[in-house]
Amino acid sequence: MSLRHAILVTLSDTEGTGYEITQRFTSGLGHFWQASHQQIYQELKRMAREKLVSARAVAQETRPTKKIHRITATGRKELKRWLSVPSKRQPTRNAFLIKLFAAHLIDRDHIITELEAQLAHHRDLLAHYGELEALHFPEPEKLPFKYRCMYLSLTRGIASESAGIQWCEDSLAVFRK
Amino acid sequence: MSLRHAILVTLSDTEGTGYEITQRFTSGLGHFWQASHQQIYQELKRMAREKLVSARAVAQETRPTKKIHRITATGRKELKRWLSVPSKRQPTRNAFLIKLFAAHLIDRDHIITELEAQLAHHRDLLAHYGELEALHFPEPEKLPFKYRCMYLSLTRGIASESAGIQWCEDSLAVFRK
DNA sequence: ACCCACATGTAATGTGTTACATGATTTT
DNA sequence: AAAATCATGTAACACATTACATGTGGGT
Repeated sequence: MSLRHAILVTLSDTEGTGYEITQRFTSGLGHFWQASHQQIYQELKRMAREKLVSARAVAQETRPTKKIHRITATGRKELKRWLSVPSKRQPTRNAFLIKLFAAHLIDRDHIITELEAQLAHHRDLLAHYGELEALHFPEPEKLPFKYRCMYLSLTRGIASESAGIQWCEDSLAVFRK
Repeated sequence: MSLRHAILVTLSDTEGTGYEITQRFTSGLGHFWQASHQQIYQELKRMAREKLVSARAVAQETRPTKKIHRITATGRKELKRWLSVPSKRQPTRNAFLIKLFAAHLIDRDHIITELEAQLAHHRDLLAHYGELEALHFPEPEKLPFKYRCMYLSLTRGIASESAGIQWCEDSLAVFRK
C-alpha cells in the first residue's frame, strides 16, 4: 500500500488538489511510482476518511470548486513511520525478456525492431533526466541535504537507463551480425 | 495480458502441469515476470476454455491426479502473434526512490540500513545470475541462436543488478560522510 | 471549429495478493 | 515429530486500467 505514502510525500511540504497531486506524479515521482487521477481521487477520499489528510473545498468563479488537501499530524506520523521501515523491492516485469525465451520462433527483424524501440525509449528518458539534472541540480555537491536526497533518485534513473542503453546496443549487435 | 503469453512460452517446447509451470516461473522466467500458482491455475483454466492449451488428466497411484497442459496450434499461433508485436514497457515502481523525496524527515541511519539491504539483495541476485551463467552458458559465443537469445535475458539481469550495486554504493557514500 | 488546461468524479473490468483448504509421501 | 514436496483448487480482497461523464475558458 505505497500509493498513499507516495501521496503523503507529495503533500509533505505543499498542500494540493487531486489534480495537482496527479501532476506532481506525472512530472516527478511518477518516474518511480505511477498513479492515474482515478486512483489518486479514490485514495484521497479514503485518506481523508482516515484523517491522514484534511480536505477543504474552495469555490472559484469560473472553474469548478476545488478540494485542497493538506497532510494532518496523523498523516505526518504515518509518513515518518513508513519512511523508517524498509519496503520490499518490487520485482520487475519485463515482457520483452520473456519474449527472448522464445525468440527463435519468429523472424529476427521483429526482435531488432523491438530492441530499437526500447533503445530509443531509454535514450529519451535518459535525455529527459539529463535535462532535469541540468535544470534542478546544476551543482549536486553543493546541495543541501534535502535536495541531495532527491537528486539521488534522479541518479538512480540515470543509472538504470544507461544500463538499459548499453544492453540494447550489445543485444542488437548479436541480432544484426 | 502478458501472463498467458508467458505461460505459452513455458509450454512452447515442453508440456506441463500447473505445478510445473509455477516452478518454471520460480526458477527462470520469474526473474522477469512473476506469477503465483493461484494466478497460473486460473489462467490455465481460461486458456483451456479458449483452446490455447489442451489439458489431459493423468491419474497417479500415490499422488493426486494431475492435469498436463499442452500448447495447441491456436496457442502457438497466438504466441507467435504476441512475439511479433512490440509490447509496451512496464514502468518500474521503486518505493525506496519515493522515500528519498522525503528522506530529510527521518534519521539517516534508517536510510543507510535500507540502502545496505538493497545492496545485499542486488549482490545476491547478481551472484545467482553468475551461477546460472556458469552453469548453463559457459561459452556464450558458441551457443546456438535459440540459447543465445535466452542468454541475453540473463545478461540483462546482470546489467540491472550491477547498475543497482554501483548506485547503492555511491549513495551510501553520500549518507555516510 | 477544435483541442488543451482546469477540476472533479463513477463504474466496470482486469490483474495480483493473501488467506484458506486438502491430503499423501518423503526428507530432516 | 516436523517440515518440505507433490498437486490441486476457491474466495476475498486490494490495486490498477479503461471507459464514461461533465462543464468552462483560453489558445490555434
